[in-house]
Amino acid sequence: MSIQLTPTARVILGMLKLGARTGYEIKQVIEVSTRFFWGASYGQIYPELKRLSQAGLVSASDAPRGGVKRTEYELTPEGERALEEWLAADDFGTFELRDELLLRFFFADLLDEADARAVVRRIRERSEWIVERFREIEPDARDGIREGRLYPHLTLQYGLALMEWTAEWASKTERQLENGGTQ
Amino acid sequence: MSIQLTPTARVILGMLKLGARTGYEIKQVIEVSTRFFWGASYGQIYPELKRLSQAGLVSASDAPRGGVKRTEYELTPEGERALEEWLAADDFGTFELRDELLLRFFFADLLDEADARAVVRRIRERSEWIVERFREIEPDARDGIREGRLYPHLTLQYGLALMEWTAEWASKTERQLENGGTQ
DNA sequence: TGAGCCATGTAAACGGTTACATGATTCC
DNA sequence: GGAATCATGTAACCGTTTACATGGCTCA
Repeated sequence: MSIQLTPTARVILGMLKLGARTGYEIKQVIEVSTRFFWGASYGQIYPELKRLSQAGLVSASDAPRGGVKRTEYELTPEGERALEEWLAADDFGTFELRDELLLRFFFADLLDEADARAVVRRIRERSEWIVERFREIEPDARDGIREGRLYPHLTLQYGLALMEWTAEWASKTERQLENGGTQ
Repeated sequence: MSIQLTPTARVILGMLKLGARTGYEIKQVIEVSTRFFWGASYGQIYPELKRLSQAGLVSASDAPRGGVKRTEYELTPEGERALEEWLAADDFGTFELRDELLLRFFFADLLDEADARAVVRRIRERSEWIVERFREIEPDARDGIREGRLYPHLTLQYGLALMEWTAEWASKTERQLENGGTQ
Protein backbone atom coordinates (compact mmCIF):
# COMPACT_ATOMS: atom_id res chain seq x y z
CA MET A 1 0.00 0.00 0.00
CA SER A 2 2.47 2.66 1.18
CA ILE A 3 6.17 3.37 0.62
CA GLN A 4 8.65 0.72 1.68
CA LEU A 5 11.02 2.49 4.08
CA THR A 6 14.73 2.06 3.50
CA PRO A 7 16.68 0.53 6.43
CA THR A 8 18.05 3.87 7.60
CA ALA A 9 14.66 5.60 7.21
CA ARG A 10 13.29 3.17 9.80
CA VAL A 11 15.58 4.38 12.60
CA ILE A 12 15.35 7.99 11.51
CA LEU A 13 11.57 8.17 11.69
CA GLY A 14 11.59 6.44 15.06
CA MET A 15 14.28 8.69 16.49
CA LEU A 16 12.48 11.82 15.27
CA LYS A 17 9.32 10.57 17.00
CA LEU A 18 11.31 10.06 20.21
CA GLY A 19 12.43 13.68 20.06
CA ALA A 20 15.64 13.94 18.02
CA ARG A 21 15.52 16.89 15.63
CA THR A 22 18.72 17.04 13.56
CA GLY A 23 20.86 14.54 11.68
CA TYR A 24 23.55 15.06 14.27
CA GLU A 25 21.18 14.35 17.17
CA ILE A 26 19.82 11.25 15.47
CA LYS A 27 23.34 9.91 15.11
CA GLN A 28 24.17 10.68 18.76
CA VAL A 29 21.08 8.84 19.98
CA ILE A 30 21.76 5.84 17.76
CA GLU A 31 25.30 5.58 19.13
CA VAL A 32 24.04 5.16 22.69
CA SER A 33 21.04 2.99 21.90
CA THR A 34 20.45 0.97 18.74
CA ARG A 35 23.93 0.81 17.29
CA PHE A 36 24.50 -2.81 18.28
CA PHE A 37 21.55 -4.00 16.25
CA TRP A 38 20.78 -1.10 13.90
CA GLY A 39 23.56 1.36 13.07
CA ALA A 40 23.67 4.31 10.71
CA SER A 41 26.39 6.70 9.54
CA TYR A 42 26.21 10.39 8.62
CA GLY A 43 26.77 9.38 5.02
CA GLN A 44 23.39 7.65 5.18
CA ILE A 45 21.50 9.86 7.61
CA TYR A 46 21.84 13.25 5.89
CA PRO A 47 20.93 12.11 2.36
CA GLU A 48 18.10 10.00 3.78
CA LEU A 49 16.65 12.99 5.65
CA LYS A 50 16.60 14.86 2.34
CA ARG A 51 14.88 11.99 0.59
CA LEU A 52 12.31 11.67 3.38
CA SER A 53 11.70 15.40 3.14
CA GLN A 54 11.14 15.17 -0.62
CA ALA A 55 8.83 12.22 -0.07
CA GLY A 56 6.82 14.27 2.43
CA LEU A 57 7.42 12.02 5.44
CA VAL A 58 9.34 14.69 7.32
CA SER A 59 9.31 18.48 7.18
CA ALA A 60 12.55 20.45 7.22
CA SER A 61 13.08 23.90 8.71
CA ASP A 62 16.20 26.06 8.86
CA ALA A 63 17.28 26.52 12.44
CA PRO A 64 20.84 27.92 12.42
CA ARG A 65 22.84 28.09 15.65
CA GLY A 66 24.87 31.29 15.43
CA GLY A 67 26.47 31.32 12.01
CA VAL A 68 26.16 27.56 11.54
CA LYS A 69 23.68 26.22 9.00
CA ARG A 70 21.41 23.75 10.73
CA THR A 71 18.23 21.96 9.72
CA GLU A 72 15.59 20.65 12.09
CA TYR A 73 13.26 17.90 11.01
CA GLU A 74 9.86 16.81 12.22
CA LEU A 75 7.54 13.96 11.29
CA THR A 76 4.63 14.93 9.06
CA PRO A 77 1.28 13.13 9.51
CA GLU A 78 2.27 10.90 6.57
CA GLY A 79 5.59 10.21 8.32
CA GLU A 80 3.77 9.25 11.50
CA ARG A 81 1.53 6.92 9.55
CA ALA A 82 4.49 5.31 7.75
CA LEU A 83 6.27 4.79 11.08
CA GLU A 84 3.25 3.22 12.77
CA GLU A 85 2.57 1.01 9.79
CA TRP A 86 6.15 -0.25 9.78
CA LEU A 87 6.15 -0.83 13.55
CA ALA A 88 2.96 -2.87 13.41
CA ALA A 89 3.94 -4.81 10.26
CA ASP A 90 3.32 -8.52 10.49
CA ASP A 91 6.66 -9.91 9.31
CA PHE A 92 10.11 -10.84 10.63
CA GLY A 93 11.91 -8.13 8.67
CA THR A 94 15.67 -8.03 8.34
CA PHE A 95 17.75 -10.32 10.50
CA GLU A 96 21.42 -10.40 9.62
CA LEU A 97 24.42 -11.44 11.60
CA ARG A 98 28.07 -11.30 10.59
CA ASP A 99 30.31 -12.72 13.28
CA GLU A 100 33.94 -13.33 12.41
CA LEU A 101 34.84 -14.96 15.73
CA LEU A 102 32.02 -17.44 15.27
CA LEU A 103 33.31 -18.18 11.76
CA ARG A 104 36.77 -18.84 13.22
CA PHE A 105 35.17 -21.09 15.82
CA PHE A 106 33.41 -22.98 13.01
CA PHE A 107 36.80 -23.59 11.33
CA ALA A 108 38.68 -24.26 14.57
CA ASP A 109 39.38 -27.90 13.64
CA LEU A 110 42.10 -26.39 11.45
CA LEU A 111 43.80 -24.89 14.51
CA ASP A 112 45.86 -26.44 17.29
CA GLU A 113 44.22 -26.66 20.70
CA ALA A 114 45.76 -23.48 22.09
CA ASP A 115 44.62 -21.34 19.17
CA ALA A 116 41.15 -22.89 19.24
CA ARG A 117 40.87 -22.01 22.93
CA ALA A 118 42.07 -18.49 22.10
CA VAL A 119 39.12 -18.05 19.72
CA VAL A 120 36.67 -18.95 22.48
CA ARG A 121 38.47 -16.66 24.91
CA ARG A 122 38.11 -13.87 22.37
CA ILE A 123 34.37 -14.51 22.17
CA ARG A 124 34.17 -14.24 25.95
CA GLU A 125 36.23 -11.06 26.02
CA ARG A 126 34.08 -9.48 23.35
CA SER A 127 30.88 -10.31 25.25
CA GLU A 128 32.36 -8.88 28.44
CA TRP A 129 33.41 -5.74 26.59
CA ILE A 130 29.88 -5.28 25.22
CA VAL A 131 28.41 -5.84 28.69
CA GLU A 132 30.59 -2.99 29.93
CA ARG A 133 29.41 -0.70 27.10
CA PHE A 134 25.81 -1.59 27.96
CA ARG A 135 26.34 -0.80 31.64
CA GLU A 136 27.68 2.61 30.63
CA ILE A 137 24.50 3.53 28.79
CA GLU A 138 22.17 1.95 31.33
CA PRO A 139 21.66 5.20 33.32
CA ASP A 140 20.45 6.92 30.11
CA ALA A 141 17.91 4.18 29.49
CA ARG A 142 16.83 4.29 33.14
CA ASP A 143 16.22 8.05 32.87
CA GLY A 144 14.00 7.41 29.86
CA ILE A 145 11.66 5.28 31.96
CA ARG A 146 10.50 8.32 33.91
CA GLU A 147 9.56 9.97 30.63
CA GLY A 148 7.50 6.99 29.54
CA ARG A 149 10.13 5.27 27.42
CA LEU A 150 10.06 1.76 28.83
CA TYR A 151 11.13 -0.29 25.84
CA PRO A 152 14.61 1.14 25.27
CA HIS A 153 15.39 0.01 28.82
CA LEU A 154 13.84 -3.41 28.21
CA THR A 155 15.88 -3.72 25.02
CA LEU A 156 19.04 -2.93 26.95
CA GLN A 157 18.15 -5.48 29.63
CA TYR A 158 17.72 -8.05 26.88
CA GLY A 159 21.09 -7.16 25.39
CA LEU A 160 22.78 -7.37 28.77
CA ALA A 161 21.28 -10.76 29.55
CA LEU A 162 22.18 -12.04 26.09
CA MET A 163 25.81 -10.95 26.34
CA GLU A 164 26.11 -12.37 29.84
CA TRP A 165 24.70 -15.65 28.61
CA THR A 166 27.22 -15.68 25.76
CA ALA A 167 30.12 -14.92 28.11
CA GLU A 168 28.95 -17.79 30.32
CA TRP A 169 28.79 -20.16 27.36
CA ALA A 170 32.32 -19.14 26.36
CA SER A 171 33.69 -19.65 29.90
CA LYS A 172 32.14 -23.09 30.06
CA THR A 173 33.46 -23.98 26.61
CA GLU A 174 36.95 -22.74 27.51
CA ARG A 175 36.98 -25.04 30.53
CA GLN A 176 35.76 -27.98 28.44
CA LEU A 177 38.52 -27.43 25.91
CA GLU A 178 41.09 -27.34 28.72
CA ASN A 179 40.11 -30.63 30.35
CA GLY A 180 40.28 -33.47 27.88
CA GLY A 181 40.31 -31.37 24.71
CA THR A 182 37.18 -31.56 22.57
CA GLN A 183 35.95 -34.91 23.86
CA MET B 1 52.47 -8.57 6.60
CA SER B 2 50.27 -10.55 4.20
CA ILE B 3 47.12 -9.84 2.18
CA GLN B 4 44.02 -8.78 4.07
CA LEU B 5 41.34 -11.28 3.04
CA THR B 6 37.98 -9.90 1.92
CA PRO B 7 34.96 -11.10 3.92
CA THR B 8 33.90 -13.62 1.32
CA ALA B 9 37.47 -14.86 0.82
CA ARG B 10 37.49 -15.91 4.48
CA VAL B 11 34.67 -18.42 4.10
CA ILE B 12 35.86 -19.55 0.71
CA LEU B 13 39.35 -20.50 1.86
CA GLY B 14 37.94 -22.30 4.88
CA MET B 15 35.38 -24.23 2.87
CA LEU B 16 38.01 -25.25 0.30
CA LYS B 17 40.15 -26.54 3.15
CA LEU B 18 37.18 -28.53 4.47
CA GLY B 19 36.81 -30.22 1.08
CA ALA B 20 34.55 -28.10 -1.15
CA ARG B 21 35.95 -27.79 -4.66
CA THR B 22 33.68 -25.60 -6.82
CA GLY B 23 31.85 -22.31 -6.34
CA TYR B 24 28.62 -24.23 -6.42
CA GLU B 25 29.74 -26.63 -3.68
CA ILE B 26 31.00 -23.79 -1.50
CA LYS B 27 27.62 -22.12 -1.73
CA GLN B 28 25.80 -25.39 -0.87
CA VAL B 29 27.94 -25.94 2.21
CA ILE B 30 27.51 -22.36 3.39
CA GLU B 31 23.73 -22.70 3.11
CA VAL B 32 23.68 -25.61 5.56
CA SER B 33 26.34 -24.32 7.92
CA THR B 34 27.56 -20.74 8.26
CA ARG B 35 24.75 -18.85 6.58
CA PHE B 36 23.25 -17.59 9.84
CA PHE B 37 26.45 -15.78 10.78
CA TRP B 38 28.43 -15.59 7.52
CA GLY B 39 26.56 -15.77 4.23
CA ALA B 40 27.75 -15.42 0.65
CA SER B 41 26.03 -15.25 -2.73
CA TYR B 42 27.13 -16.56 -6.14
CA GLY B 43 27.59 -12.96 -7.20
CA GLN B 44 30.39 -12.77 -4.64
CA ILE B 45 31.74 -16.30 -4.69
CA TYR B 46 32.57 -16.68 -8.38
CA PRO B 47 34.35 -13.34 -8.83
CA GLU B 48 36.17 -13.86 -5.52
CA LEU B 49 37.43 -17.29 -6.61
CA LYS B 50 38.87 -15.62 -9.70
CA ARG B 51 40.54 -12.93 -7.63
CA LEU B 52 41.97 -15.49 -5.23
CA SER B 53 43.28 -17.45 -8.18
CA GLN B 54 44.97 -14.35 -9.61
CA ALA B 55 46.42 -13.60 -6.18
CA GLY B 56 47.84 -17.13 -6.04
CA LEU B 57 45.91 -18.26 -2.93
CA VAL B 58 43.99 -20.91 -4.85
CA SER B 59 44.74 -22.89 -7.99
CA ALA B 60 42.07 -23.42 -10.64
CA SER B 61 41.70 -26.43 -12.90
CA ASP B 62 39.14 -27.17 -15.60
CA ALA B 63 37.06 -30.16 -14.60
CA PRO B 64 34.02 -30.26 -16.92
CA ARG B 65 31.14 -32.63 -16.20
CA GLY B 66 29.98 -33.80 -19.61
CA GLY B 67 29.65 -30.71 -21.76
CA VAL B 68 29.35 -28.35 -18.81
CA LYS B 69 32.22 -25.99 -18.10
CA ARG B 70 33.28 -26.48 -14.52
CA THR B 71 36.24 -25.25 -12.52
CA GLU B 72 37.69 -26.92 -9.45
CA TYR B 73 39.72 -24.96 -6.96
CA GLU B 74 42.30 -25.97 -4.40
CA LEU B 75 44.25 -24.07 -1.78
CA THR B 76 47.84 -23.31 -2.71
CA PRO B 77 50.48 -23.30 0.05
CA GLU B 78 50.13 -19.50 0.17
CA GLY B 79 46.36 -19.95 0.49
CA GLU B 80 46.85 -22.34 3.40
CA ARG B 81 49.14 -19.86 5.08
CA ALA B 82 46.70 -16.99 4.59
CA LEU B 83 43.88 -19.10 6.03
CA GLU B 84 45.85 -20.16 9.10
CA GLU B 85 47.06 -16.64 9.69
CA TRP B 86 43.52 -15.28 9.56
CA LEU B 87 42.20 -18.05 11.84
CA ALA B 88 44.86 -17.38 14.46
CA ALA B 89 44.61 -13.58 14.22
CA ASP B 90 44.45 -11.84 17.57
CA ASP B 91 41.48 -9.51 17.05
CA PHE B 92 37.68 -9.47 17.33
CA GLY B 93 37.10 -9.05 13.61
CA THR B 94 33.73 -8.15 12.14
CA PHE B 95 30.71 -8.30 14.41
CA GLU B 96 27.55 -6.89 12.88
CA LEU B 97 23.94 -7.40 13.74
CA ARG B 98 20.89 -6.00 11.99
CA ASP B 99 17.69 -7.02 13.70
CA GLU B 100 14.48 -5.34 12.62
CA LEU B 101 12.29 -7.01 15.26
CA LEU B 102 14.62 -5.76 17.98
CA LEU B 103 14.42 -2.26 16.49
CA ARG B 104 10.62 -2.48 16.60
CA PHE B 105 10.87 -3.65 20.21
CA PHE B 106 13.05 -0.64 20.98
CA PHE B 107 10.34 1.66 19.58
CA ALA B 108 7.44 -0.29 21.09
CA ASP B 109 6.44 2.59 23.37
CA LEU B 110 4.88 4.04 20.22
CA LEU B 111 2.59 1.01 19.90
CA ASP B 112 -0.49 -0.04 21.84
CA GLU B 113 -0.10 -2.98 24.17
CA ALA B 114 -1.42 -5.60 21.76
CA ASP B 115 0.97 -4.58 18.97
CA ALA B 116 3.89 -4.41 21.39
CA ARG B 117 3.14 -7.94 22.54
CA ALA B 118 2.90 -8.99 18.88
CA VAL B 119 6.49 -7.81 18.32
CA VAL B 120 7.72 -10.01 21.17
CA ARG B 121 5.67 -12.94 19.88
CA ARG B 122 7.32 -12.46 16.50
CA ILE B 123 10.74 -12.59 18.13
CA ARG B 124 9.78 -15.87 19.79
CA GLU B 125 8.40 -17.30 16.55
CA ARG B 126 11.54 -16.36 14.68
CA SER B 127 13.75 -18.03 17.28
CA GLU B 128 11.61 -21.16 17.15
CA TRP B 129 11.77 -21.17 13.37
CA ILE B 130 15.57 -20.93 13.47
CA VAL B 131 15.75 -23.73 16.05
CA GLU B 132 13.81 -25.91 13.60
CA ARG B 133 16.21 -25.07 10.76
CA PHE B 134 19.14 -25.91 13.05
CA ARG B 135 17.63 -29.26 14.00
CA GLU B 136 17.29 -30.07 10.29
CA ILE B 137 21.00 -29.62 9.68
CA GLU B 138 22.09 -31.23 12.93
CA PRO B 139 22.48 -34.74 11.39
CA ASP B 140 24.95 -33.27 8.84
CA ALA B 141 27.02 -31.73 11.61
CA ARG B 142 26.87 -34.96 13.60
CA ASP B 143 28.20 -36.90 10.60
CA GLY B 144 31.10 -34.49 10.41
CA ILE B 145 32.24 -35.43 13.90
CA ARG B 146 33.24 -38.93 12.72
CA GLU B 147 35.44 -37.30 10.10
CA GLY B 148 37.18 -35.15 12.68
CA ARG B 149 35.12 -31.99 12.23
CA LEU B 150 34.12 -31.25 15.79
CA TYR B 151 33.73 -27.48 15.68
CA PRO B 152 30.91 -27.19 13.13
CA HIS B 153 28.86 -29.33 15.50
CA LEU B 154 29.89 -27.24 18.52
CA THR B 155 28.95 -24.10 16.57
CA LEU B 156 25.53 -25.55 15.84
CA GLN B 157 25.05 -26.51 19.50
CA TYR B 158 25.88 -22.93 20.43
CA GLY B 159 23.37 -21.59 17.90
CA LEU B 160 20.68 -23.96 19.16
CA ALA B 161 21.23 -22.99 22.78
CA LEU B 162 21.27 -19.30 21.88
CA MET B 163 18.01 -19.46 19.94
CA GLU B 164 16.36 -21.50 22.70
CA TRP B 165 17.50 -18.95 25.25
CA THR B 166 16.04 -16.16 23.10
CA ALA B 167 12.72 -17.98 22.68
CA GLU B 168 12.60 -18.42 26.47
CA TRP B 169 13.28 -14.73 27.02
CA ALA B 170 10.50 -13.85 24.59
CA SER B 171 8.01 -16.21 26.27
CA LYS B 172 8.80 -14.73 29.64
CA THR B 173 8.49 -11.20 28.30
CA GLU B 174 5.19 -12.00 26.59
CA ARG B 175 3.80 -13.19 29.93
CA GLN B 176 5.07 -10.09 31.72
CA LEU B 177 3.39 -7.83 29.16
CA GLU B 178 0.12 -9.73 29.61
CA ASN B 179 -0.02 -9.42 33.42
CA GLY B 180 0.10 -5.82 34.49
CA GLY B 181 1.42 -4.40 31.21
CA THR B 182 4.94 -3.02 31.37
CA GLN B 183 4.99 -2.34 35.11
C1' DT C 1 8.87 -34.14 -23.33
C1' DG C 2 9.21 -31.39 -19.63
C1' DA C 3 10.43 -30.37 -14.76
C1' DG C 4 13.97 -29.71 -11.85
C1' DC C 5 18.49 -29.65 -10.52
C1' DC C 6 23.51 -28.95 -11.59
C1' DA C 7 26.62 -25.41 -12.67
C1' DT C 8 28.49 -21.05 -14.10
C1' DG C 9 28.61 -16.63 -14.58
C1' DT C 10 27.50 -11.19 -15.37
C1' DA C 11 25.31 -6.55 -14.75
C1' DA C 12 22.84 -3.34 -12.29
C1' DA C 13 21.33 -1.54 -8.28
C1' DC C 14 21.60 -0.86 -3.45
C1' DG C 15 23.09 0.19 1.09
C1' DG C 16 26.77 1.33 3.74
C1' DT C 17 31.29 3.07 5.45
C1' DT C 18 35.18 6.06 5.15
C1' DA C 19 37.55 9.95 4.09
C1' DC C 20 37.35 14.48 3.18
C1' DA C 21 35.94 19.33 3.61
C1' DT C 22 34.21 23.24 6.04
C1' DG C 23 33.53 26.34 9.69
C1' DA C 24 31.56 27.85 14.22
C1' DT C 25 31.68 27.46 19.13
C1' DT C 26 33.52 26.28 23.61
C1' DC C 27 36.87 25.56 26.96
C1' DC C 28 41.58 25.40 28.69
C1' DG D 1 45.99 30.83 20.79
C1' DG D 2 44.89 26.17 20.14
C1' DA D 3 42.40 21.87 20.85
C1' DA D 4 38.22 19.65 21.05
C1' DT D 5 33.65 19.37 20.00
C1' DC D 6 29.43 20.74 17.52
C1' DA D 7 27.39 20.42 13.13
C1' DT D 8 26.66 19.61 8.27
C1' DG D 9 27.44 17.68 4.30
C1' DT D 10 29.60 15.23 -0.19
C1' DA D 11 32.31 11.88 -3.01
C1' DA D 12 34.52 7.72 -3.65
C1' DC D 13 34.67 3.23 -2.77
C1' DC D 14 33.25 -1.41 -1.24
C1' DG D 15 30.68 -5.47 -0.51
C1' DT D 16 26.40 -7.61 -1.32
C1' DT D 17 22.11 -8.98 -3.27
C1' DT D 18 19.09 -9.68 -7.08
C1' DA D 19 17.89 -10.48 -11.49
C1' DC D 20 19.15 -12.20 -15.57
C1' DA D 21 21.20 -15.45 -18.90
C1' DT D 22 22.81 -19.84 -20.41
C1' DG D 23 22.75 -24.63 -21.05
C1' DG D 24 23.59 -29.54 -19.87
C1' DC D 25 22.07 -33.57 -17.19
C1' DT D 26 18.69 -36.66 -14.95
C1' DC D 27 14.57 -38.80 -14.10
C1' DA D 28 9.62 -39.47 -14.31
